[in-house]
Amino acid sequence: MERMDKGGGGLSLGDSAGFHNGGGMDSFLGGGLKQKNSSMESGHHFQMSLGFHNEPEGRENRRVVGEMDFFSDDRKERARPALDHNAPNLCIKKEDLTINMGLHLLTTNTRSDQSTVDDGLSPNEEDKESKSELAAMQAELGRVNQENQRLKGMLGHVTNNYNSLQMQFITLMQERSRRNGSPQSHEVSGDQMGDKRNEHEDAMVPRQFLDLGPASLAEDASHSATEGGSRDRSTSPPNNMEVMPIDNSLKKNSNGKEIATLDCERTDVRDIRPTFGEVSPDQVSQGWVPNKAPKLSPPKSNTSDQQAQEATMRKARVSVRARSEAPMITDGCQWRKYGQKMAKGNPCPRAYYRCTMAAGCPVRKQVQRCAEDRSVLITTYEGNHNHPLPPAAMAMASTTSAAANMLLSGSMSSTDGLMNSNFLARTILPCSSSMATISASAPFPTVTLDLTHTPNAQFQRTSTQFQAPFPNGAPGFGSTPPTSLPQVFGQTLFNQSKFSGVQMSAGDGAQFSHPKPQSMQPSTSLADTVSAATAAITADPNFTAALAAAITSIIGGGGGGGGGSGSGDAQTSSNNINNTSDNKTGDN
DNA sequence: CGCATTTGACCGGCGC
DNA sequence: GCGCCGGTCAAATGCG
Repeated sequence: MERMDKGGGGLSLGDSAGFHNGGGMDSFLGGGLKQKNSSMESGHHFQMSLGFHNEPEGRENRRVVGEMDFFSDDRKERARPALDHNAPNLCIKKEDLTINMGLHLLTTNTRSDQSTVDDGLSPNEEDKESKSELAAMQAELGRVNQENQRLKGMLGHVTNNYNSLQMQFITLMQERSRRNGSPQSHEVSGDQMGDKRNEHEDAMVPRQFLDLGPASLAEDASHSATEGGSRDRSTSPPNNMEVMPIDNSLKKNSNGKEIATLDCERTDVRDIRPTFGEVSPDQVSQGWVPNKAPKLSPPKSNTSDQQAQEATMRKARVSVRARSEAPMITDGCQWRKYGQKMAKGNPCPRAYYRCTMAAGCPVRKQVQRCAEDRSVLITTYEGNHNHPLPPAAMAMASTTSAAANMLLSGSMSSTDGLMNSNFLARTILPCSSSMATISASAPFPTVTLDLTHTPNAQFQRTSTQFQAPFPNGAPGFGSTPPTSLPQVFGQTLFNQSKFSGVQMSAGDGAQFSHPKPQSMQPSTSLADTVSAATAAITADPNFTAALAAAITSIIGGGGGGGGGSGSGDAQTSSNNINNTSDNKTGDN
């Protein structure tokens, strides 16, 4: 099996303006309550590290939008500055909202410097005294613990409220924008996008609507095509690289299907054990389903529009671009070729495969070489596996599933779907410097993971491409996606985390869109489990940080644990596109 | 012989 | 309505 060359590259998820998570999310997961000073110095400082603010001293999050200081009820002392290093901070950073909660639980009655109190008591009395003190301190400790529990609850509340408000706000903006007669707010200058990056903290939401447009970085047209190779595109406006905008504009393939790409940082991938998985609830439940995605008809009403959207979403696809000399990337699954055709605009034939690991598995994939660069293999996955996956397949499946989830969740509301998707893209790869473009448009929203680019490639731009700014945070975005954004977000990263080295507890399967439980076996061979692509992705520190933050987020919200990877490794069929005759021009 | 691949035919969506 | 195109089917073929 070939492997992605030195995971050195991996996905560089870009600027890490987002999550501040030095790495420890355990504090959050484990309740986040740490007694920093057990010796009972003057004032007990219980450190509660929640969420994303978990980094080395001196690197405080300076974008504090809101602060809250919580103090012990029975000791309402003066508020201590939230950023006081001596006072543990509870900092939730979500997109543009940062809440610093200085947790300063004072214990003036239980100071440890009691030694200074010499009241001349006899040894026995002192002993008694100390015992009573001890008891008092223990009682105090118990109270403090309770209070911390309360605080945690409050924090959760605040977070929920924040998300809720954000959703409402978004909805409001959405309506307003429609009223103004500019439903398609995709066309925005790259400059706007750039500004957004810097200001999204203050008005992120509104901008999500207004700034979504083509902009910024786009990726090289030659790399943008995910299928067929046809890429008609117009030019894209100048962009601001620092923004990592999502390319909202969609390219259309020869089939008229809009496709966007998610361009991750490059890496020479020889063998990816990728993927699959996308979200197609229906397909999964129904087994193999012919690819006849309902076309979106002009929305006549919100409801009909939504229905159409929902139908559309089931056809989300995840495309992986990787350099590979092999005829087909090794993704850990078994495939059977059921067709091959010449696609317009690409001299290389496109092969169609379907998963044969289980009867009725609806997953299909298309393999085709990039017209511009034959060394690039484009593999597009569609559908969800309805069976347990081997470890080797889990990695990619997780990634693609997450990507699909992201995409689908964001494509909920018609015209806004795209916007949402972009937002989601940013969300999913918050700190990504890698190219990540998605398309949520009907009928086949597609997310493309481009593992062929060098970081600089991101600067290349294409017409309608529009990259995601990947702002820091995890958003509580949520219009009407099936799954709330946070969920999706967390889900994605969470899933990805499974192969990023982030330790998670088992049970992540449920997080997947995979309808059926994925009986994941404990990982026995990491090498087999981790796909090259995933490795590349997760190798990036920024990504890891974002991942950690996301995981923290989702877990905080009750997310499940991550499943390990199993053993077994399916082999892909020995299909060789190159061997197959190109004759199949069929109807072409 | 069984299974996987090949490949021409067929189907449906879309644009003109 | 027609042609184009992507996607799928299924008979024919190849291989172990």
